Amino acid sequence: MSEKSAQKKKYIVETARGVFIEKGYKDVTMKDIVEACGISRGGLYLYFSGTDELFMDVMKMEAEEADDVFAGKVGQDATPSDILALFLKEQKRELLHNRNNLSMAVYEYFFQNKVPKKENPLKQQFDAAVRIIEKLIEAGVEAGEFYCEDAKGAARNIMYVLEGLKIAAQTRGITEEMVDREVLYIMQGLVIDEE
Amino acid sequence: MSEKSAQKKKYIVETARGVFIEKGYKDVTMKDIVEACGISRGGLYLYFSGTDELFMDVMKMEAEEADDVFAGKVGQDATPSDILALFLKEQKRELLHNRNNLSMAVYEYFFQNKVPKKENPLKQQFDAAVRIIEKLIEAGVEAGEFYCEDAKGAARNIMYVLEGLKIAAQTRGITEEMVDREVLYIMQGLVIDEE
Amino acid sequence: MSEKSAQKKKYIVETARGVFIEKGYKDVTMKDIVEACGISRGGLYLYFSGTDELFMDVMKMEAEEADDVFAGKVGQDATPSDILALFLKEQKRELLHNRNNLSMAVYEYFFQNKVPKKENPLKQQFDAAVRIIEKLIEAGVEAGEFYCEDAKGAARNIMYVLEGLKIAAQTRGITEEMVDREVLYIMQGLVIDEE
Amino acid sequence: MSEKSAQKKKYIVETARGVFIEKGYKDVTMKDIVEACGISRGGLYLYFSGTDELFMDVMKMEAEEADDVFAGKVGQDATPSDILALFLKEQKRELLHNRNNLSMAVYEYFFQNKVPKKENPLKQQFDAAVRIIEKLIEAGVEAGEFYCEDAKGAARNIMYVLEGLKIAAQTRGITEEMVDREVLYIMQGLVIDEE
DNA sequence: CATGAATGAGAGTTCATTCAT
DNA sequence: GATGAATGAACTCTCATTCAT
Repeated sequence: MSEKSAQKKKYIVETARGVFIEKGYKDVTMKDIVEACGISRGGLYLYFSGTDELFMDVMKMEAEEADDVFAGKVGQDATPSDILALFLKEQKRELLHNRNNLSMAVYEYFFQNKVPKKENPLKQQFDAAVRIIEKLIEAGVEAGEFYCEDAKGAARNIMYVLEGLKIAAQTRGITEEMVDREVLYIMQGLVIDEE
Repeated sequence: MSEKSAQKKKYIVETARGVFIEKGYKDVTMKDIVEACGISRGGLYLYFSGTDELFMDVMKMEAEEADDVFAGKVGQDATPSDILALFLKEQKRELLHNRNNLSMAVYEYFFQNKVPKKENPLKQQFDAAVRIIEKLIEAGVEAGEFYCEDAKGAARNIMYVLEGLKIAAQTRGITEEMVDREVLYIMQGLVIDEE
Repeated sequence: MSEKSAQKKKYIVETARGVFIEKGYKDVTMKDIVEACGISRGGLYLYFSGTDELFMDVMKMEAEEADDVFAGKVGQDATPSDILALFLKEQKRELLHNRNNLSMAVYEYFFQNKVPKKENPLKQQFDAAVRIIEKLIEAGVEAGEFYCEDAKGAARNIMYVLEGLKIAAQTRGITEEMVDREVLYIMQGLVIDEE
Repeated sequence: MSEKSAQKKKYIVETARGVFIEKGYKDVTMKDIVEACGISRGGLYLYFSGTDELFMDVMKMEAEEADDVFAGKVGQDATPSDILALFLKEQKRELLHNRNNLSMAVYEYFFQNKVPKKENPLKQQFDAAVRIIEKLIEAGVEAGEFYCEDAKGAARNIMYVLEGLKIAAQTRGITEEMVDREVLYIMQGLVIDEE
């Protein structure tokens, strides 16, 4: 029955994801999950001891899927600047699609649950992304596509701007042109000195 | 008695501020406020109909104080780059002092309460800061301190990075050197082409 | 100041009357009265210790005005059947004008506050009305307008029907023709045997 | 478990009935019910969302039982006048047993909750009773027991008098002889012309 | 006399969590 | 494993009533 159990657990996590996207983290109750899943109150407790545990599993699932997406991109043979542009385009898409977005809940969760820095998945994801962008920029510089003296700094700058845009999207709302403007500014910073 | 009332209201707002800083927005109950203030349940309702109304007043107070701080800086006769450096230093101070910081609660509040863009104080503050920084950069360029072709873009970039850092501070924790690194990167972007 | 006091008390009673008409008896709070009167919380308690005391004064006022109305009618020189018809017309008017009617509150009050029979004003009013109608019928019989062997019984029957109609008006709503039908039935009972 | 649920629900409704009889409608709180039933606060909310919903169920139960009583009477082979007398006797019994009587609460409920005429159960019950009495009178006339030119009018008159007596019972108290007197008057109206 | 701020009791309602079946 | 009834704690909000000014 371990097979069946695993399936049910996955079903709960997937359904819960939708609930967290809709209501954030703190406002979600076990009752919400129970109702969304159509299972019994007691049944849910067999798998998760509370919304925090459940949410951690949701984030785990989210992270795995994110990796898949990255993996998909890597396969192509494209220039570094193409890949960076693709990455930014993907980010833009996410920024503009609040409705399918877990970030509000994630922020709420990490506001509340202070996690030791080393294990903090948010930090790990951020650092991983910085490293990838850094590599892309370095490759771009080598390929003569970019000019940049501090690839690591530029990568971090990009990621902080994206994070700033994310929070802006969640708290004030952003438009497509607001994102485009920032992306353009970033790209110009990488090519500006070429002229 | 209006005098006394106003004083009490102010006392409540100030006390509540501490509670919001400690617990964020959503977790704060009227009971928390009542206990922190040492007043009666009903007494609080004489002044505020709920945590939302109270929180809005806390934010209002916060905004006024922020204005005062800005006002303090303006008085000095310093070069644009000095003022910008001062501004960034102030931002750094805030970033590193989570404990005295309302931003977590503010974000939670605006996650929940979607405010029409035009009236959104978060947006207004952001835009105002961008405009000030833009002016500083332009002044710096004229004074020969900075080199920058897109003052507005640079100003926005600075603000988004600061916002990214803010969220990083709240969700993962940041160190002084992490802030310094980003500030340095930004300042280099403004002077780098001088050489 | 006794003069001023009396005036203020009267003002409160009159204003409260409107509140009781609108909300019944049990739902009215001291706060409602205070707000309707535009006076201070404490001020109201100087005159009335609670809604029950206040409501009793409202009923007292109502009774006095009712007497005045009766007094007005008595002055005319009209046949007994005219006076009875007039009385029934007045009752009909009241039945159809819920909005200006205290009866709902009165019933609620006497549901709750069991008053010794002898002192019960509701009983006193009912009995008084029965006596008047009885006299009218007797006079009508003597004048050859009515035929009736049991004037007292007929009078009571009329009053109980009116009370039944009153409760119907408050709980289900009645139409003009429903009242007319019952009045007609009553009047036919008094003249039917003439033929 | 649906079986057990239904039983518990029934138990609550029956227990609540007693509370409503004792305290009327408006004064009954969910807490009162909880204490009377000996169940938990939250437990009650599993079955009823508030006193209004609960009271509607109490009334429904009451109506079903009333139907049963009627059904019991129909079985006998008795003359129309016997049945009418039996009906009036039953009414008299109810009028004199305030303590076991829900009418006070029912009136309070319908004072507050204005129900569309067509669906108003009070009206439906009243009209149904009128129709039954009308049929009885007509049957009595055919059987030569009664004399009555307007059976419908007489039936309505009876019901309004009974309603008047009911309200008198609740607000002033009535004695057995007061009821007898009215019943006698009514019966005389039906046979008086025989002589 | 009059005011209105302040208190505290109490009602309504919702959920996390448990446990017998 | 799974169910869902049951519990009780916690929170929101409203008022009657008092009392210093």
